[in-house]
Amino acid sequence: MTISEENYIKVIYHLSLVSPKGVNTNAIAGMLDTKASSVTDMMKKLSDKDLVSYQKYQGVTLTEKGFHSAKMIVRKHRLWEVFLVDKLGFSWDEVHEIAEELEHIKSEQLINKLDAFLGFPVADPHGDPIPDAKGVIKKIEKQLLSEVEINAAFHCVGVKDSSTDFLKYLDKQKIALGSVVKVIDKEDFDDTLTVEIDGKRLTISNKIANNLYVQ
Amino acid sequence: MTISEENYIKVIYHLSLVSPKGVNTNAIAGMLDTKASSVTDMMKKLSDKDLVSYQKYQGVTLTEKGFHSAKMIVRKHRLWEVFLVDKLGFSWDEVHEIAEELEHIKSEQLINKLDAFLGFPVADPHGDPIPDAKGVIKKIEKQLLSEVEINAAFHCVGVKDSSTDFLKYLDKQKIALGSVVKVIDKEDFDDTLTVEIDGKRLTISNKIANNLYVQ
DNA sequence: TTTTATTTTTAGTTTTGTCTAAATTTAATT
DNA sequence: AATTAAATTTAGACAAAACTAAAAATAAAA
Repeated sequence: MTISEENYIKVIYHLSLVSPKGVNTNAIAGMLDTKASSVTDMMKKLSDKDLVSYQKYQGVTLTEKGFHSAKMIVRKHRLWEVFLVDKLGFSWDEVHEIAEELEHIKSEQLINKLDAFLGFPVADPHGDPIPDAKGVIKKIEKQLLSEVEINAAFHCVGVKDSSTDFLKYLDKQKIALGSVVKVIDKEDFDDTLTVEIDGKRLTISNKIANNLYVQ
Repeated sequence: MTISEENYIKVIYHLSLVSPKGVNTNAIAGMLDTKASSVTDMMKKLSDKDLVSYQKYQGVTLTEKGFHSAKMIVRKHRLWEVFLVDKLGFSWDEVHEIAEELEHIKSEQLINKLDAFLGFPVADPHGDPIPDAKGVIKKIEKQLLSEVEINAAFHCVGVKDSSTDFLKYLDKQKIALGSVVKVIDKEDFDDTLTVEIDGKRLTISNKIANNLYVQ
């Protein structure tokens, strides 16, 4: 598989999670910052390689083979993210771009040794699950902070929105994976929360609480 | 720079160390397993980018800019090799191929953080020097084992030939970087050496001794 | 149910990096 | 110095992955 093919497979995988019945051409083009016509071309190629099943005008789905490939790419991406944050000291808003490159390094032995070196992590720095060597994804039980009961203690396990702005906000407020969070009070009018994070009081908007996963 | 361009620059760098007056087309083609005509095409492009200076039929040399780029690629290659051996537990004959891919990952911040994580190593697992962030290469004082005096203790710091066969031989004999070596006796007829390596007696041919650097 | 709008596909180009085969230049030999 | 051999370059072509513009199919609206 070429890097380009891998990128298409990965994007189809992510879009499939939202629309499992078939991913449309334009959505893929949007994610890859390319044109719909280019997507059509590539779908023919991936279809010939039995990585996607594709019928004109009907959208694409991953085949069993394509699905497995996708999970291996996601596995690599997320393991490298863990490496970058845990071992090299990057902050979580900096790692995505670099991992986009590292995920295309070919050696299976490399990725399995990296996995062991990192202690077989089950989630990346954003809290997203890491498929194991066989492609099995351990489901992570998590709730949005906006939905948990008051006065119960949780710890932060991930983010829904991983945009740079949001991650930077979290950094600024010293909220990280593992931080202990307790909702002290909820404002009825606009759902603003008063929370205690690692012992510190903080007021956060519903929009923030709606993008933070806790467990 | 594309991956292909980087590979050309790297090869020209290595060949320049042997023939500093100008590297010829065929030699480059040989190293990259491509055709001379492809090399000519690429030389035009690299010349336009001011990475090499090139005159038809006269061979190429790296410009200042190309030389610096080459050292940065070599730096990345060798740092990744250290990572693979020291942190992931690969043996030194397995790392070259993987490092060939990793050396093309773009982020400068990544490579500097990796450097720090590894403790600013000055040599890779084969004993070859690692350029620092500015491109400065610390010269490693070393002699071939075939040329050292008898009964003096050295330690193994590198290999001249890093072919798989040779590296596997060293692995088998448990000779690694850092091993303590003392020449006990030298046979006048064929220069076969009797050596003591980490306390163990061993007989090695002149060909072996001629490919092993000590300090 | 037509008509209009949107989405998707086809057809024809472009760029990058490669190739083959022929032409040219440089080097080696007689 | 002329001829042969080797190395190098040009010319033209190709595959991959993208593009533009036009055509076709599907979805939405009147």
